[in-house]
Amino acid sequence: MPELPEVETIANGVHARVQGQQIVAIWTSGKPQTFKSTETEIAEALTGAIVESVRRVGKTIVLTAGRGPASRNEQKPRPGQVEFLIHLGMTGRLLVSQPEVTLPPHTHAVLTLADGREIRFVDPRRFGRLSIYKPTSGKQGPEAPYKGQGCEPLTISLKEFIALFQGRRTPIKAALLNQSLLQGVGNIYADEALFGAGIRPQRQAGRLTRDELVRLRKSLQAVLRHAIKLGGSSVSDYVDAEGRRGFFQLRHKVYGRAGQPCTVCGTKIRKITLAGRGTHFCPVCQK
DNA sequence: CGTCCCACCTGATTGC
DNA sequence: TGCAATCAGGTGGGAC
Repeated sequence: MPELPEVETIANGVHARVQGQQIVAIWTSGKPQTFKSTETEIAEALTGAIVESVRRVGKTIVLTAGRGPASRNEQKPRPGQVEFLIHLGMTGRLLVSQPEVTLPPHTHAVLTLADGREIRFVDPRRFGRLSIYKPTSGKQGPEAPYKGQGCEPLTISLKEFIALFQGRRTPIKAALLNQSLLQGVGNIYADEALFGAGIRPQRQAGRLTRDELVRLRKSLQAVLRHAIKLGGSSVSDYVDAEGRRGFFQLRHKVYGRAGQPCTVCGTKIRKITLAGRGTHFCPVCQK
């Protein structure tokens, strides 16, 4: 479901609402594949800890929790500090709710906070994953599971961006979706970015000109920033931490608009399958 | 290693 | 109306 702008919106929303709160209790559903760490490990790591921050890395939400006073150097992990990693998959939600609000179906984890509110992880399709990472565990500690992956699309330099696609024979759309190249770009924003840059999704990534890659990076960053500003895209049931829908779906130029006129030239938007995903483009504006 | 394709799930929508 | 087929914002593993 959620791509970079939706995950960013949720992480920021949860951060603003729960930072500094102590987690006093945890409940989990027991649906095995939802949990990459054992439920016992999750409960032990988080019970009694204080939420220090909630942020986005790629499409993963990283909730950092600690015991004792916050460190002066925020960069360095302290002993006892843990990271709760939440990947929302296609249909995952992370909600901050009052306890009296009815628990939605398909709730798989509930973190009860000291003031009574609850952080709830809800995921009908169960493609989402929850895990614990301990930055200080082991001698060196393994690299965090969300690191060593692709670059952040919002901060990548032009030089790095161009280098990503060198020599790749795969279609540019598939390359944009590849999380080991760029993390956070999903199906909606790949299509929208390619439309903005005037590039057909089928084009071989390695054969794009420097000029086209300049436009693509610009277009991708503009689309992501705009979407974050509007709280993400609510295509079916996406909502933020407070249950509010986003508004960027109203600005989609191609995604979900098959058969409708292109906003620039009026040609019918076409839909094909590429890299196993529904892919939308304007056959005239995109070369 | 790069790339392709399917499996993993439930629910909403489409089509017969 | 009813039921089956199709599709959905993502990823990870196996095959080639």
